[in-house]
Amino acid sequence: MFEKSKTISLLNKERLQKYTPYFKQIEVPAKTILLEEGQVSKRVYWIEKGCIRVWFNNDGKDITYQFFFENSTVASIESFRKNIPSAGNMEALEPCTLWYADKEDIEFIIDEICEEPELRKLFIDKIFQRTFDYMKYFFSAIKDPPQQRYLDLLKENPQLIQRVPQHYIASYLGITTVHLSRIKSKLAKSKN
Amino acid sequence: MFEKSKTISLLNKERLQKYTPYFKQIEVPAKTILLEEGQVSKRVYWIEKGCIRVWFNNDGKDITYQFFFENSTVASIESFRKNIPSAGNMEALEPCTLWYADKEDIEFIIDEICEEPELRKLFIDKIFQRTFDYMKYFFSAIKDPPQQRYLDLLKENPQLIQRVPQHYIASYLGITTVHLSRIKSKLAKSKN
DNA sequence: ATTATTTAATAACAAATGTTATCGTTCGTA
DNA sequence: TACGAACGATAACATTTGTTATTAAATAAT
Repeated sequence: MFEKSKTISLLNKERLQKYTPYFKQIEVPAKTILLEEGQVSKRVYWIEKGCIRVWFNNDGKDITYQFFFENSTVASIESFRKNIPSAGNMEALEPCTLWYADKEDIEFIIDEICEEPELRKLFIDKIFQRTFDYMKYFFSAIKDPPQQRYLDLLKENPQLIQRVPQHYIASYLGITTVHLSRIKSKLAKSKN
Repeated sequence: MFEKSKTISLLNKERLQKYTPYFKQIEVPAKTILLEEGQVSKRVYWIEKGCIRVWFNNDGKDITYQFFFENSTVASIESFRKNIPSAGNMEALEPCTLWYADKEDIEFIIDEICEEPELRKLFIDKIFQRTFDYMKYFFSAIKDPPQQRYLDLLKENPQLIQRVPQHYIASYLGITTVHLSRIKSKLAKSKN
């Protein structure tokens, strides 16, 4: 649903400069809801500073399914691409400096990129890579115990613990805060 | 890694006829390994008849991550796209009638499709849809208890139980055969 | 047909994880 | 500064899930 997209990194300097005018900068305080469940996503955000969490409601319980930090692009891509209500919410966990572009502009940029075989290949590769990433997450969820998944998460995002409240991490791992706390204390003990 | 691909469904009749010569038919007995961990995937298969399982080895334990039945296309796409050794195995669970095309041909076909904006859009949509599907699997794995995931799986593939040994289903759900057996008997009881 | 192999169910016990409650601590805000 | 809310650790107990072993049924191979 929400998705890290590195479209920008595909482009060379000139091309980047050509597209930057489409992006507008905004600053939002912590806890700002950037997109709410049910709304249709009309923007793609790029994080200059701060941290965003995406999550959906499952019978009253938060399920976090991704965290985003500096230099990532985030959007509710299923909603964005298919013009359907977003299943998830998008929330600033910290005060953020963001850049966003509107749907029409993004679509125009993508169309233009796809006209050039070279860039198109890179773009398609990126989409595939996205699929591979989620396959990996899925495999990990069915094969690795929570402790392993916690360690992997930390490896991917070392800053996670300092910046993200623990109950969000727990909901991402699919476990309770109590269990996560147990894992942490167990790990702390085994280190000493 | 392995992936259902509905590329074929994008094409109209003429186009389909143009591409069919690239596909060759083969028949394989049950338990045939079509691709082994470590090999680089060079083919895309389409299942006319039979059933295929894709899985990888995790410390001596099978982890099944997808089942494919009639009318689906299956390949180890990460290996295929990136020319890297496949992390997974691909195995016929039943005697199968398959059609396959080789990497060079598939790539040629995709390139040709991508030259036409109309078809390209459909192709890109399909890749995105793949991502959305795996996101869904990932969400389900972290939010739904095994019993729910079992019921969902049955709904998606009603023929699953009759055709696939239970320990493969269990490994797909990330649980033991004992636990799956308990779930089944519990469901059977609650129905009566 | 007979035998060996695979598959499925079940029981008994062990380990992992969830639930609820309590208690400090931290943090944002009045 | 003070207050309430959010956060994190921990304990006690309940539930879920895994492990190992046994048995019976189904399937494949000879």
